[in-house]
Amino acid sequence: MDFKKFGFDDARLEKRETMLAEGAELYPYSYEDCTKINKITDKAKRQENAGEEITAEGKIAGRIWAVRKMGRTVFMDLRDDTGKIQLYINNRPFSKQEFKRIAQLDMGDIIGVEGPAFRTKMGELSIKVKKLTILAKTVVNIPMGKETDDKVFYRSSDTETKYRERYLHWMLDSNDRERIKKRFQIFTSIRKHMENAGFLEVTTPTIEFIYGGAEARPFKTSIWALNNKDAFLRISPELYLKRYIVAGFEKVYTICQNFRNEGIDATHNPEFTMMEWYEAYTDYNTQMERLERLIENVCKDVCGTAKITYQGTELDFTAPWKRMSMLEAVRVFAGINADNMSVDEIKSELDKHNIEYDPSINWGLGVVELFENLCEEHIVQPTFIIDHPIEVSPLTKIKRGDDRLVERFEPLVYGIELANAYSELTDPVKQMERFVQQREIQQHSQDKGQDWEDNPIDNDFIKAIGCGMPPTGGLGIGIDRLVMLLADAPTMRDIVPFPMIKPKN
RNA sequence: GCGCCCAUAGCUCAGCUGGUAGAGCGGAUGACUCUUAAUCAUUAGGUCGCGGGUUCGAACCCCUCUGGGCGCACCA
Repeated sequence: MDFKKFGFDDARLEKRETMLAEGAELYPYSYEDCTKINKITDKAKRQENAGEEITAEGKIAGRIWAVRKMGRTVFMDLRDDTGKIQLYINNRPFSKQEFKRIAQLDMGDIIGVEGPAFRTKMGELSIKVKKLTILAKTVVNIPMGKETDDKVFYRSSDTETKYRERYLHWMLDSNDRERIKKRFQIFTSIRKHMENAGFLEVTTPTIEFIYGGAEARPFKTSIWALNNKDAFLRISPELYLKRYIVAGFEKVYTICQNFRNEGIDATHNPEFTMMEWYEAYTDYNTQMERLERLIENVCKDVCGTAKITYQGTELDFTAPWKRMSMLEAVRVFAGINADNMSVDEIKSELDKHNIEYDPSINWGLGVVELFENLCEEHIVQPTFIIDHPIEVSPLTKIKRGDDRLVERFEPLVYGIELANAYSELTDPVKQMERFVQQREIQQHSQDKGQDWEDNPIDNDFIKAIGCGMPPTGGLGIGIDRLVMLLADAPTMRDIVPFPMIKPKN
C-alpha cells in the first residue's frame, strides 16, 4: 500500500508498526475527566502569588508541540485548546520499555499525562509526569516548526496548505483558529439577539427548480428521481422567506448558504453565508434601527466593544449610524449634483472620470456607477446609504415623495457593502411587472456573453404575494463580510472554514 | 475569462553570466537526569511542479500544461 499519496511519513509509519507489534495501544477509546491546561497554570500561579506551595495537579491531554531530550529526562511542550505547559518526564516512574516508547514520541502526537505541577530550576511551570498515555500516534510529519513566546521558526507558510489543508493550518495558526471561532460565536450571538427580538429561525430549500431573489448565475444540477429534471442551487432565500410572511409568520429569519456561480476572489466565495430576515408591518426605517442595534450588540458580544480595528482603521459600530441618500453621497464625495441631470449629463460625468459603462444605461444605473466608483471607498465608518434608483431595485417599494427612487438601504463599512434591505414590494401586479423587466435585463446581459440559464418567472411566488403580503421590511446580511470585519481578516478565505479552492489534478 | 508574479528535501530557504544540487529545522543512531529555537557527534533524505524544446551540457534560457498568489472584469 502506498501511503505517500496521503502524505504519510515512512519513519513514522515504521514507528507505528513497531510500537503496535510490541503491544502498545496507540489509538485508545477515551481519556476523560481531564483538567484544562489553563486551569492548572492559573491555579499554580495563584498559589505562588499567595506565597503558598503549588498543589495544582491534574490529568491533561493534548498535542506534543516540542520535544527536548536530555538523556534520561525528556521535556515536552503539551498544548490543548486552552494553552501550553511543559512536561518534565524523568525515566524513574517508568519501565525501560515505557521510557523507550516515550522517547519515540514525535511532535504532533496526542498524549495524556498525569502528575503534579512544579517549577523547574529554570523557572518553567511544568508537570512532573507520573503516568503517560498515548492517545494518537501521528503518521504525518506535521510542519510545526519551532516557536518561542514571540517568534516562530521554520513553520509552513505555504498559502496552498493554508486553504487546502485547513486542519493543518488551524492546528498551527492560533490567530486564524481564533478567527474561525469568532465566526461561529457571531452566529451564536446573532441567533440570541434574533430570538430576543421575537424572530423565528426558519429554513428554505437549497435545491430549487426556479431560482430567484437575486441577480446571479446559478449552479445547475438535476434530480434523479424526477427523470433528471434540471434544478438549481439557491442563490437567495428571499422568495421563500416572503412566503412565510404571507402565511402569517410575522418575524422570520434564516442563516443559510447561497450559491452563486461567479468569480472567486478575496471577497467572493461561490458558496457564502447570508442571513435574511423579514418583519411584517414594518418599513426600511425600522430595519435600519434593527440592523445597527444587532451589529452593535454582536460586536460587543464577540469583541467586547463596539469599537474595533479593521486593518489598522478604527471602526465604531455604536448605534445610531449615519444615514445618507445615494444622491447625497454622490454630491458629497464626487461633487456631482446628479438629481436633476439628464442621462447624457451623467454619461459625460462618467466619461470625465474614466468609468466604463454600458452605453444603454439609464439615469438610475448611471447614478449607481457614479456612486460605486467615486463614493464607496470614502465611506469608512458604518453608514446607511439609502434611497437607490428604482432601476437597480426590482423588489422594492417606491420612495415616498420621489418616484425615481426606492426605499432601500445598504450599510457601508470600510467601503464594503455589508447588507441590503428594502421596504419590500407587496403589490402583486407590480411585482410581476418588475419580474418581466428583470427578465429583459437578463436577456440583455446575455448579449454581453453571459450564459444565464433560462429561468421561468416564479408564478407561485406571484400568487403568494397576490394572497396578500403585509407591509414588510426585509434585510439580507453578507455574514462572511461581517465576520471579516469583526475578525480583522483581509480576505474572506481566512474566515470561510473551507474556502473554494481548485482541486488538484 | 485577461494581465503580472511564484513552484528546489517533510518544513523554511540558498543555488552568481547555463557546467546535472546545499544549509538550518525535522528524521535515524549515539552522548547527556532541570531543558526550552536544548546542545554535541554521526547519518539518511531530492524525477529541482509536469511535459516538450534550445544546447556538448538546463534547477537556471524558450514553449505548453498543472497548481498557487496578486491585479482587472463579473458579483455579495
